[in-house]
Amino acid sequence: MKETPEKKQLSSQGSSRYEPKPLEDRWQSHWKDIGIDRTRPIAKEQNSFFALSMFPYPSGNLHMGHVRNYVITDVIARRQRMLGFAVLHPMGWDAFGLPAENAAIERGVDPADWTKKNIAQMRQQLSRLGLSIDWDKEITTCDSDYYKWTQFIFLELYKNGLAYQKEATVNWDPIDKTVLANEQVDPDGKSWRSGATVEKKKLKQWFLRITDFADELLEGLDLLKGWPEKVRTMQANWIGKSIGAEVSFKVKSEQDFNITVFTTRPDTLFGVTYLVLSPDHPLVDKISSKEITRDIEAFRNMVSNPEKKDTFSDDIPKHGLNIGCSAINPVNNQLVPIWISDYVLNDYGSGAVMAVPAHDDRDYLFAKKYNLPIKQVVIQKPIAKGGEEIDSAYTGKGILKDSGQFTGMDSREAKIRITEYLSERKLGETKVNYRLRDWLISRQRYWGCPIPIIHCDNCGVLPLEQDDLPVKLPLDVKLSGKGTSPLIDSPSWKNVSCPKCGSSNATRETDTMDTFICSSWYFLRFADPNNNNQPFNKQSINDWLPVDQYVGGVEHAILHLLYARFLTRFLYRNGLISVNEPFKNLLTQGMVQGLTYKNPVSGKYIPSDCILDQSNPIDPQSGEKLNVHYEKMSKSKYNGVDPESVIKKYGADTARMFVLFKAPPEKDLEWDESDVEGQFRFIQRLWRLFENYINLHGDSIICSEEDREDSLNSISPSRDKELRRFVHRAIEAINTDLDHGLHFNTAISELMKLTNSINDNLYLVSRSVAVESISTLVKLLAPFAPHVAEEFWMKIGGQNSIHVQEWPLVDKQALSTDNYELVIQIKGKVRGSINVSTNSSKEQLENIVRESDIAKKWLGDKLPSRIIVVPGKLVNLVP
RNA sequence: GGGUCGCUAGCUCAGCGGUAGAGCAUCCGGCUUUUAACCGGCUGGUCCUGAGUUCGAAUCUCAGGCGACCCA
Repeated sequence: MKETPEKKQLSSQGSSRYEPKPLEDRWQSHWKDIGIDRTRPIAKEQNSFFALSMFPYPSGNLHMGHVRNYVITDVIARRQRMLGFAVLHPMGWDAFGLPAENAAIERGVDPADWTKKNIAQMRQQLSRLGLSIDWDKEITTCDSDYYKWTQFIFLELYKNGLAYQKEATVNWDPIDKTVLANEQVDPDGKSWRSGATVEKKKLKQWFLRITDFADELLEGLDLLKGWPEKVRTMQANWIGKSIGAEVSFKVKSEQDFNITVFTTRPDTLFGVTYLVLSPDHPLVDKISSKEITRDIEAFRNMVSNPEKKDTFSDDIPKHGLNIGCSAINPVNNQLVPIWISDYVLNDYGSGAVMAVPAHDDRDYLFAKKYNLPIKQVVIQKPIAKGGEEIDSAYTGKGILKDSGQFTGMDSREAKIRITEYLSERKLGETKVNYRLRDWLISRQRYWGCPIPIIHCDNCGVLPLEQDDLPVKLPLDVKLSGKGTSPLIDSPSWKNVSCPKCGSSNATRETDTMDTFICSSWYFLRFADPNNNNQPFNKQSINDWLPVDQYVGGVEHAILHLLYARFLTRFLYRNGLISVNEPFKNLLTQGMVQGLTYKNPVSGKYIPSDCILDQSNPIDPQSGEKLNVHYEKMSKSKYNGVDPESVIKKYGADTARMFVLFKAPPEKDLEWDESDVEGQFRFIQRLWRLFENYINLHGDSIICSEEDREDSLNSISPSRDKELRRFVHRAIEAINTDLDHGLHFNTAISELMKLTNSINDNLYLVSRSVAVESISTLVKLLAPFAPHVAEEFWMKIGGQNSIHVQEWPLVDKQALSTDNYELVIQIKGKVRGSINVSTNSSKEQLENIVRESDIAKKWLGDKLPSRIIVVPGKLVNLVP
């Protein structure tokens, strides 16, 4: 570190007012000059720490959610540096994606220019927060320097048989005009991005075989102790492993057809009263009776057309159609009718289910709707009569009835026995099934990473060689927003000669990749971002990975985090890296919410500056009383707060302190201007404390021998001791807050308490204790409010930057006390307290209390029958 | 319907067997370059309800209520 610059130049010319703007500008430019935020090489014996925020999409506007996210990792990074770790704290841009393309379509701008401009703007906005980010390691996913390696990883996947093409019914977003992965469609069938109702379409698409890793990804969750339980649960549910049986039903027809179903409940096989196929099941056209072919067509149209579908009830039960043929139940040879319905998905399991309406909720509702028989085969203990109508499915375990030779068995055993029975007769077998589907990565869009594949009429599908990477996006493309990939309309780019046979009838793949691929490995690139020969070198990965603390929104709990784990595990399996989990500790931060005023009648949001009386908010137009709520900040709700305006008014330090203090990081944060002012006032209180300190002790924190002597002969040794105890208790408390659960809010509360007690004692303690207290306070403050901390440090005469100082150590000695207030309880009720020596034994404490006036008053002449002595706390006398 | 988490001062949250705490807000006083800032001080709590365990429960157990999220 270079030396501190001239004090004269940096000091605020003796002004005693706290003015954040000039102070923050001054330090930010100084830090930039001396390069304080650059990543230091890892020294021998030094531990490394990788602090990472989920990188943003460069929308061009920094919002409060970003601020919260990056401030959290910044505090962590700064403190880890002070603790002596080599810290990597980088920033990058998730820069491919639809908004750039939409801007291009709407306004005719170039997506690359648009993106670059936004990045510059956001980088500028970010810099105002005083984040200790190493900008030398910045990465941008739409740079060919980066996406070259995204393509490299795709080719590695392809070589290993994990990237493949398949004709598939896909989720089609009619607004964004692109294909979505299953994970990008919410349970109501809406697009996660546009909110449009998703349609079904058939297209040839690229997939990644994430299902190959299903078990690994599931089992790996158990080792992620540093992740929130709820995220692990969500991922486990998403993977959805279930163990059951595959059962084969013979179709009753002249030809030999079998319908295979997957079930987790083979014990209910005797209760099957019909089979359901997905409308697209390949057998449907072969086995259905000819008379209803047109009905089937109509049915398919209905269920694939969302607009018509909406006119029906959207709830379960869904729609069904009897296709006029039957199948034979392999355990009892009963004939059951075959239906088709959209509650069965073609690509889950085998696209067919056996329906047991007595023991499955959806089957039950479907059977009720279409008047299908319901047959009970499992009953709860004790054995009830049964046979009567039931008013809901019993989905629990129990005892089998009416199940041939298995009657009387309990469900758990019956599952095994019935599966055995089936596999002996080659009619079924044990099967593990997953809800997780392969990852559909094809997008018919321009602004994404090109898939490095050539299709040749003679040679088929050909992967490019590494030397031919990157496949850059063409620049001469007209963006129209219609359904096909814009790259199809770029003949000069699309038409190539075949690298194998030289034929001119070869074309590039015109689909681009889902942007989630770009963000599934960026954390690895941060370890070695400027490498031109490899995506990263293995040593750098060993140095920095896994990410020690990852911070981001919970909305990425499934998609991004699962994909990132998948690619990391693939690269590990493939020997390219030697870590198999990317994120050691994960913090999912809560939303930043703003106050909304909503008219309950019209459902419209009213901007807060239209509210005349805050205590009685009414609609200025209709006069209706408004509902007041906190909701996620958004333009349409008029409840956003712009970080820039907050920084302008209060400064970055106040903004940082506020977002950290107002709520624990994993909880939602309600924006409240008066609390922001509270933080601003706290910094002003600190400001005055330091002025007072300097008036008293001057601008040096060097303590002479005399000062120490002075301390020993202090006029008020008990004050010295008390303040030191406060100081070291605060260090201990802040360490606990930050090391166990990242409780920045309580850590700041401790800083406030410490500030108060230093303030109370400043005039009463000796110089050496004042110096120790004040310099400890600056160090503890530094990660939270880096600008004022630096200013204070300079003012009191600290050497170098506060941000290269060592984090304070707790002096256990200072924590001890000579005396304390021992609580006296009589029969468990607190009746008073008494000052005792810390060294008193249990016996002594008991005697002191028994002799005390308090005990005599409440006990009278009764003798205590029981005495509980807790040294350091209390004595409880029970008569 | 199932699971997870939460319910503590007006608000946001600590405390997680041993005298209920912090910040903000409110209120009162002081001060001053009085649409306000600052300083000092005081308030303010059936710890959601009920039962149990315990010498002692906000804290542990059970049941219920309310709310949030996830899954179906």
